[in-house]
Amino acid sequence: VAKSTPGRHVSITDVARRAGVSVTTVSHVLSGRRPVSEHTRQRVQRIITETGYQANQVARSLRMQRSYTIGLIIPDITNPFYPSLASGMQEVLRTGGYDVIICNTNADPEVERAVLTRMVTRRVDGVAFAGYYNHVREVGPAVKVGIPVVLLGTQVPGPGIDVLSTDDLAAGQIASRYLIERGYRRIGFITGPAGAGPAAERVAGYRRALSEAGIRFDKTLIAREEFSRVGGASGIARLLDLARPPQAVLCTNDVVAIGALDTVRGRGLRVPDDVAVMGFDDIDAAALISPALTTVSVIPVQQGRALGELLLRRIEGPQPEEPQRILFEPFVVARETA
Amino acid sequence: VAKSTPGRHVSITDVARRAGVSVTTVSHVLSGRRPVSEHTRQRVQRIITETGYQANQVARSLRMQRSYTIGLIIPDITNPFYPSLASGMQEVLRTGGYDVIICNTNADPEVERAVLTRMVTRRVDGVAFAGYYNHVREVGPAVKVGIPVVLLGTQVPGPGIDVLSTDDLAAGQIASRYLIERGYRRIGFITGPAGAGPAAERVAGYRRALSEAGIRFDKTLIAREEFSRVGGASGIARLLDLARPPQAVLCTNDVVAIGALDTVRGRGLRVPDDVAVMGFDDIDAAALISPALTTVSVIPVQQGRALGELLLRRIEGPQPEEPQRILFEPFVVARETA
DNA sequence: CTGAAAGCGCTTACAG
DNA sequence: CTGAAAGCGCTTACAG
Repeated sequence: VAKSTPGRHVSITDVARRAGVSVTTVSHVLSGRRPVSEHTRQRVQRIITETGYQANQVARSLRMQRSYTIGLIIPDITNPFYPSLASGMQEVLRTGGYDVIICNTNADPEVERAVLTRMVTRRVDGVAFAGYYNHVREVGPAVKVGIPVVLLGTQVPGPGIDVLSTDDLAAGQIASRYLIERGYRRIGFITGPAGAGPAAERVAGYRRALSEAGIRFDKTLIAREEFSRVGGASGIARLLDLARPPQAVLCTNDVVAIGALDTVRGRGLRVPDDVAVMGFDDIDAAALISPALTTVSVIPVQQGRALGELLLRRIEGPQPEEPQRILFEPFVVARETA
Repeated sequence: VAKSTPGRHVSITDVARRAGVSVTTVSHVLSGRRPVSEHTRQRVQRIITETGYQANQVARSLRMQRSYTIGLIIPDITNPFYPSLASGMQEVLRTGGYDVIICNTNADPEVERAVLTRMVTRRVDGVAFAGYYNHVREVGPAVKVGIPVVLLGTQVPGPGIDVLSTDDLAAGQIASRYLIERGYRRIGFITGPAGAGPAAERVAGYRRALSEAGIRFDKTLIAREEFSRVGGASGIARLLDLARPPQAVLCTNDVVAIGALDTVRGRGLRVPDDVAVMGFDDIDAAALISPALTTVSVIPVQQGRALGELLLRRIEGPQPEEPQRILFEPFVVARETA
């Protein structure tokens, strides 16, 4: 067995020469796309293992016009949702021979743009893009050259653009229904400052559940706050100070809910007896705090798998297909706070 | 402005033809490596923007024998340490033109091996590898062909292998010192089942701090448990049931500490007055639980940056250089439980 | 200031 | 059953 000097990759030509055959033949024993006589096959195989030959994927990509690479562009890899998504994605993509390049943008449109064009430069075979807003425009350069793209967290697909997101309206609705079923009728909602996006959808779902149950919507029960722990703390304070305070409050996400629990605890109130609290997202901490937070969850790994499958179909499946729209149904994780 | 049909990438040849120059010239206006007359430069530039030409990175990689890609191989992307690490890494690598391919192995040696050879197949310019054990061997295929590799969470470098990890012994030591400074002398430690690895290092640091302070090591104060919440819960139960229970207990990680707090709360004890509790890692939940967990932290983003810089030096710097060993000093994050 | 040509390492029609 | 050759899209000595 020859020891190769570091830094030197052995090429298919090296193998061919040592085996006394053409590179064509070596290529075919590798791919199995053409029958090769048993004798030469074994001979080539032996040389391959002797030399430790590993086909150069870069060359292969250039020739085959396929990089076997997917770009995943996300605002914040530190938000646990995305790593879970990525892991689901990889799980299915890896079996197809694809690897994924993850790019963090910090939700900076500048970076988003730069990273996107970089991905087309790398000739990725598909991209999943979670932008901060203005999705469709940002993704133009990829669409234009025919790279399949799926937009994350958006609901309206377009030409060359699939869409995958969690059904936030449904999330607000099932959370509210859960509370209503448990006898709460006066339910507050701590939401964010903006009038659009997931938070607004959740509020819409809440209103829908209310009207289903014949409960009148009372806008004094809506508190608009920052998406943060202190936002939650001050939001619930305002709600509890109302002449007729709510018996339960929905918080636009788990961190806000944890903030709400801070003031509840500070006031010596019991949860859920004096006031029930519920969040959205099911972050790790939701299960770890005490009392454990009741919340609504999606399964990001599952979304990742669906994402991977969609991409695979787009890349390898028969074209063209209608733009897809995948919506994920959330569900309640019942714990101790509601 | 011509609209290209989807799926068709424009190549440097297209640009050259339309500009009436050679591909050589186009290449040089792109790279700036050779002066080009202002006139033709502008002309070429115009065609480039008109056509939206983006150089094919795959072809460039093949020619330049550099993929501008780094492989990051980790056991669990869902463990928040790694995303933070990755983001620090990317931050520095991106400026050098490198992207990173993240591969999840689920700590499966089979997958680790497969993924590693896949990375060499892709001709990554460097790899960072966090294996479950048996590091050096697993990484052989990359070292053999001269790809710079840095092993994560290991302390001994080798030929062609750099090493980067947090100083777990120091972690145990500073945590213990912190407790000792606050007057605790009878300190317990809930550790894992194994006698090696980070957990064992932390215990070693604890013993060192004890002896520095002239406190005798008492092995009844060491509880061996699973690395889990229930492990923490039962570990502290045993410790508290001792004839002379500890006044403070160190837990091998934050989740174990949270488990310990479960039983402390269950017994109606006050923290830290009746018993202080301290963890390691500073997971998100540490700050979110109540009382907030005192723990020891490293800054993973910072490790990621150092990792990126090391890799960059290895790839682009003057070779060869001694195998590097980078150790990160942890620090106490003082909160409410100790 | 510019271009023709070689070559990076593969795959795959084409030919025998 | 096998091989010579073209070509994927670049960069870069070499030459003028």
